Amino acid sequence: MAQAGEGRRNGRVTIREVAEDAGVSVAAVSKVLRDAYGVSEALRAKVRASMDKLGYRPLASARGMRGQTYTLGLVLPDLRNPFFADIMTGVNNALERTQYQVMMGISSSTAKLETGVVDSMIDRQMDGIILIGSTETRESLNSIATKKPLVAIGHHDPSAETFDTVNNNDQQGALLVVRHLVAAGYRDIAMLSLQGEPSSILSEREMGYRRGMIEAGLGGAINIAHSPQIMRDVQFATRRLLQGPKRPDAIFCWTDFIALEVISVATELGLRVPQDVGIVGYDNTMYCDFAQNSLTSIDQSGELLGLQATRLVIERINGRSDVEHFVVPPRLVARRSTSRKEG
Amino acid sequence: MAQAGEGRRNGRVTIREVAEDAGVSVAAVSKVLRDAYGVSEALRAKVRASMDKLGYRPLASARGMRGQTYTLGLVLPDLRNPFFADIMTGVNNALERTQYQVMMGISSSTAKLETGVVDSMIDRQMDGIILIGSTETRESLNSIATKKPLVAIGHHDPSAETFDTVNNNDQQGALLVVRHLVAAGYRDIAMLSLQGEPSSILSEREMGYRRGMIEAGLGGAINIAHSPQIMRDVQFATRRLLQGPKRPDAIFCWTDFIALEVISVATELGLRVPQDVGIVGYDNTMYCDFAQNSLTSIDQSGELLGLQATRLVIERINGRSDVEHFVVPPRLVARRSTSRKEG
DNA sequence: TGTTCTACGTGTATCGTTCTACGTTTTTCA
DNA sequence: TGAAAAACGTAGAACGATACACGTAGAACA
Repeated sequence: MAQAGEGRRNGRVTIREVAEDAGVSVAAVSKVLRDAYGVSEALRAKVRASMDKLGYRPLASARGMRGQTYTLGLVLPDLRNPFFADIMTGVNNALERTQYQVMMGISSSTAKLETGVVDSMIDRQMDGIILIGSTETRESLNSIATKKPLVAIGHHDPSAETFDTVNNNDQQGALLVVRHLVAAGYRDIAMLSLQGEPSSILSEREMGYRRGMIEAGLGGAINIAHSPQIMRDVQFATRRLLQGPKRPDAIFCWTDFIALEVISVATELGLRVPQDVGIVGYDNTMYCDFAQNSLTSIDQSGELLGLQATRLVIERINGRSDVEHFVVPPRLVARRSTSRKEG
Repeated sequence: MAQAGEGRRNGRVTIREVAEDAGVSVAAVSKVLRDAYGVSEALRAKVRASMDKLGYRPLASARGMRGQTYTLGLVLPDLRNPFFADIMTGVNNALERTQYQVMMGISSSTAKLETGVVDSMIDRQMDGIILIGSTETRESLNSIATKKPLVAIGHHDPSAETFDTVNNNDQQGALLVVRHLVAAGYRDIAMLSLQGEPSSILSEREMGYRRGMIEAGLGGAINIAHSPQIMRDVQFATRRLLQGPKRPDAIFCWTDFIALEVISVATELGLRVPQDVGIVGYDNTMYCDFAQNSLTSIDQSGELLGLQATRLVIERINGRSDVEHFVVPPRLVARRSTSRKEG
């Protein structure tokens, strides 16, 4: 085992060869590479020319031994949710003109895997880490933050001191949903939330839902069902809701693709979607727009979240140590799945 | 710029400290780490105990300097397509009991970005690279393969010598689609393919479509439209097809979410989906199952593809040099979007 | 004319691991 | 019993880049 392929490393140009070709010292080349102080424009040009000529590319492992690797780690909980693609677009935009590259890992929503992925990113000397939808405890996040600059997207902890957070206001988002549903004439509004690791964005959304219901004088109808992200379980939970003794006339789902599954189950049960039951999702992913779904949802500007998180983590790498908590306001996008008028 | 955060690297336990704690040489610890030849069970146990006690974790950068990093690079063209989640599941399963970790990068279907991501993975000393849906030229792939063990998923090149491929039989998949549609009574079957970088899986699917049409005596009705992956363009192309002089009665789309968009446009144009126009996708992603979509699609066992690709790349890392081309048969999953009977 | 700055470059120790080369002990076998 | 072979363990040189400590030349100042 573990034998590197023969001669695979061959042909790699080193900083030493560049230095020789350019007729300067190794240190000078390194300085050019890092835009460090102490190189004249002439020398820089000479070195650049040699690098281009020889096709030199710095080896991240070697850089990592003493300095940075110019790599950012991005941890996603799940590859199925297209919302993360929006975040990724923002991250890529933010990285456009920098030396940094992103590497992604998936934590699959399992706490054990999440720490595994994060540890693995620390081992691989990522200069900074962006965690999406983390379910880690505060101590755990603090511990990560002592090792690497850390920014959490989709994790509410406004009193966190050691890492930044980037969020939409989930509580307000849920509130908007309830207000919208009430305005559309729905009363028995249930919420379908995620079962599993406790997540702060979900508890915020649940809180917003409760507040909205109470605000509308529907405190007695509060009904939160929980289901894991597995389709079979979602179907089961949905049937339970829709076939139970007191059928809700609207269901607010914690994310879009769960809502799509709920629409599916409702349809199969012979319920018409806006009329018999209204459905709302969260994240406003591209699937909401399809005519067959036409799903009302909350837009939380994933691209902006990704952009901001990237900005923050790079700022931290460059030395910022005071905390920043960025919050974007959510926006409700109404579609047919909650419009009783024209259905 | 570029100053590592102060004291961040602190607290990292090195192999030297483990050796000291266990009372053995540094090299002995390294051998334990790599399961290398020449350590007794007693010594191994002693070292393992010290590693656990001190919380030692090997630093990938340092390993990469001389040996492997135990990291695999996975390049995806796009985060929006949930099909890749299936592949990823297979990859993760294959990696379960190994030392390897995966890092993902996105190439966003832009050739320039793709080489960028791959180069960046080579710079970061990935031990092997899995490329999904690559649009690189053969020379380009050969060049990558000289540097790192390489496996391509979703790229047909049965005569490639330097890298392995893992595919479903796309031509047969498309053939199955046409046969299914013909059997269901459709005749004017159009295909909606992807515009942009030439991709071998798409040309295979187009070929299969052509063959199927000719086989059914419908060679005169062959009609392949092309559109980029941007929703606006897909809508435009679809309208063109459905509002043109000779409206097709079925559309075969190169991937599921394009098919969903086509269903959406057709619905908005007042066409009923299985009756007026039949729609078929490819990949059999979870969205196909939703009642509101109920999309007929081709299952290409993404999980199996991921599993095999991972197996192959690890074999290559361990020294295999003869080529292997793995092909899985596609399977058609019929749903309502092509069933004219019960519409 | 000397002294002090500053800008520009260089030499080299160093990061944490792997791996080669080489001893020493234990086992095997004639 | 002795010699060869196998097993075990160690020392120390790499790997490629960074960054510290240090020279040197020219400019600025008195």
